[in-house]
Amino acid sequence: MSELTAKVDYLADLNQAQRDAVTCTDGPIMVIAGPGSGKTRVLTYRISYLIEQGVPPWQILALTFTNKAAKEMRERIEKVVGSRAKYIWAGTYHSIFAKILRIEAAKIGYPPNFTIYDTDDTKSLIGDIISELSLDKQVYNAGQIRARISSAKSNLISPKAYLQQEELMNQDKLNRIPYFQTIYERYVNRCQKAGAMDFDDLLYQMYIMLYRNPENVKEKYQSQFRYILVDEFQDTNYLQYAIVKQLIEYPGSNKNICIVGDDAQSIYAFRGATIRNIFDFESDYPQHRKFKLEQNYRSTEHIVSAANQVIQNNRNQIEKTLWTDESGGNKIRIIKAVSDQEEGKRVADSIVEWKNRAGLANHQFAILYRTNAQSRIVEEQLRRNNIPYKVFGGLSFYQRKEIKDFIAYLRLATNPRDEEALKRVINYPRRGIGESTIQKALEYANEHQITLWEALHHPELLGRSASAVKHFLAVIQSCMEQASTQNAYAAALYIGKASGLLDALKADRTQDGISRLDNVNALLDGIQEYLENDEAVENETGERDLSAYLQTISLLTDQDEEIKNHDFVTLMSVHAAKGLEFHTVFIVGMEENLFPSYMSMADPDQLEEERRLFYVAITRAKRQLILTYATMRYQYGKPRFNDPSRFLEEIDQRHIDTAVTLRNAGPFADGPRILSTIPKLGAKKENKVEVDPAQFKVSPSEEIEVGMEVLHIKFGPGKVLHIDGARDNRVATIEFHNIDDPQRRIMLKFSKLQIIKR
DNA sequence: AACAATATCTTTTTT
DNA sequence: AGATATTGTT
Repeated sequence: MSELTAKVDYLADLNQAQRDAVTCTDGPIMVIAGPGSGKTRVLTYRISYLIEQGVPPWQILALTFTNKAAKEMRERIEKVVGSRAKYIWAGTYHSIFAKILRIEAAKIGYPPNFTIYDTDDTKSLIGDIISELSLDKQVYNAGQIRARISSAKSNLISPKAYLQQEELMNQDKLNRIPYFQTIYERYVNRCQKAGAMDFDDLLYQMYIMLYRNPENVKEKYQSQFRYILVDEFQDTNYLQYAIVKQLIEYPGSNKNICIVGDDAQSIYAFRGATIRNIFDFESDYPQHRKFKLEQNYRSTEHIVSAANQVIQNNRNQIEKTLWTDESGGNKIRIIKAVSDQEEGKRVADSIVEWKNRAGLANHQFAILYRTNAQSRIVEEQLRRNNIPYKVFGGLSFYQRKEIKDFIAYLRLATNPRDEEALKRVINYPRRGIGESTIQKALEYANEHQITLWEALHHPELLGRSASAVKHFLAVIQSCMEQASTQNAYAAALYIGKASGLLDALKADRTQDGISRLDNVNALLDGIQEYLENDEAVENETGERDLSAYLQTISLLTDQDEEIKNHDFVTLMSVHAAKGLEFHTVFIVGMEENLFPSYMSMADPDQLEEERRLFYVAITRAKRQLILTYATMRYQYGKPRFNDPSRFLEEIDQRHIDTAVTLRNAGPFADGPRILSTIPKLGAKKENKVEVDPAQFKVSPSEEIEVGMEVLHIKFGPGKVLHIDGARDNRVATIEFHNIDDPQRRIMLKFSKLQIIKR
């Protein structure tokens, strides 16, 4: 097939608006793309088109929100233009800028292998600074201080500039945190000294570098990136847009920038994203051309209309209406449950039902929730029904303690100035280096303006633990040598052994200990895979060493996870679901104070963001949408009663399957409650067993012993596995033969059991 | 210094 | 409920 026919082919694939957005290559362009309107298709075809028009791929910069989005885009472009696609610069803001900053590190006084501090590192460092300043840490909450520093950086306010902003300084006084600026300044210093950047620095330092423009580095990148595309523009913050502007604005520039976004899907205002960027773009580039993609190819009419109705309740929005020509389809179902547990059960039952009746596969279902904490209960119920599932988000692999410990060693071996990594592992595994020693060394380091690592080399201040410290330093020293001479895997393996970390894990034979060791081994496997992956990032000299490996993982997202086995039900937060689609979507926890979140209820703007979030959730569904809520749910370990979400009322009844809703006792009606609207198929074990009360004779609880066969009035026959506690507090673990989750713990004092066989 | 017991906080969402 | 921080005990 000639290049020409290929081109004709894919352009024919597009509707008019999409085609215009693809072929209008020069000058500033804005594409407003509703959910399911073929946005990704436009982006990939546009880049393919540019390359076919003769633009060298390395002159194209495509900024996306996740690495996965970038990777998928690249793969789809590759199908059109072949291997040239490898050379386009596509990635997240953070990863692209990290890459550039490493190349240019020398120009801004950072080592090329600088460490990237994650949120935990940042918080722990701020916590240290707060106690060094002897401030009350109830008042100076490390998490809140972190957020405030982050927002200062995102608005390009340096510690020095902050000092001059009277309004901010006054705010701090009013909020009783007058020393905020001092903390901020110290924090920036310490990061610099540790050779570390936090997430915001990757943007902030990039901006500052372009602004100060050492050795004309700005012109270098301006002339390289002739075509810039920004995906999810509604979720960019002030700083991100400011950087893009620096890259695009210079005398004689064509301003070939294409932004793609949807104000209705802006869901990251809480971390500084602002839809004002969209309006600013319009006034910054008055000559821009605007295309609206309003035809939805994803969902049926009921779903699209419901989404439109919901979003109409927001005042701030760009006028547009999503439409579809997929008429009809299933109506939306609303399920009411008495408790969070029952809610999960109903979801699981529905999935079983539809798998049997409609032949759907696991991967066609998604269960979405507002907060990650909600996954636990749903998981329980899915497990009970043997439905395979996968939870995305929450505690990711890289946030597990054992993984962070290991990675801290790896970080230390490539950058011993990394204070957070050093503190994390200096006494893990235990080597008798305690709190007081670290404290002394930290004080010394701050006093003499040196790093913690250097301070530890002064044996006179160490006292009792001097020899332990000396040994530790020697171990790290040898790790550093390995890291600079060996490949990533060999170095990591050496470090795991030399540090004693692997031995410590192996020694722990508990169930948790074994799984921790498995995780660390999985990490080692991951490093091996990294060596074999030909698309992997390499360091400046083209090697796959530890420092290059650490670069690749520090900016991974949960959503970047490779999916191998495909057939499972997806569980994730609504935020994480952005950009995805599923045949059937459950949105659980549709309750006031949860969705919308109680944190947003007081502020109309935040409430609108919650509504946009709901809009995103609805539009993930292709064919079927089920909304569920519970009258009672456990929050903070306490039962809470919430009303059904106000968002439910915003959907017109004609899109709602009232047959289900009525049988369900309805979201707003009172009436007899029917626990299951969906009849159970086949013989399914219930958690109740028929026992004839007339035949039942209670045995005295003190006679019950391990190994006996007993009968329970509700759970039926079972075997006593073991008994803890004594006398009145005896608790038996009994395996019942005829119920769903057979192992139960029963307080013998209260239970009624009949001994069948002693 | 190490470990166990107790108190406190968290949950909004994430690069 | 569960994780983490703090305090107390050996």
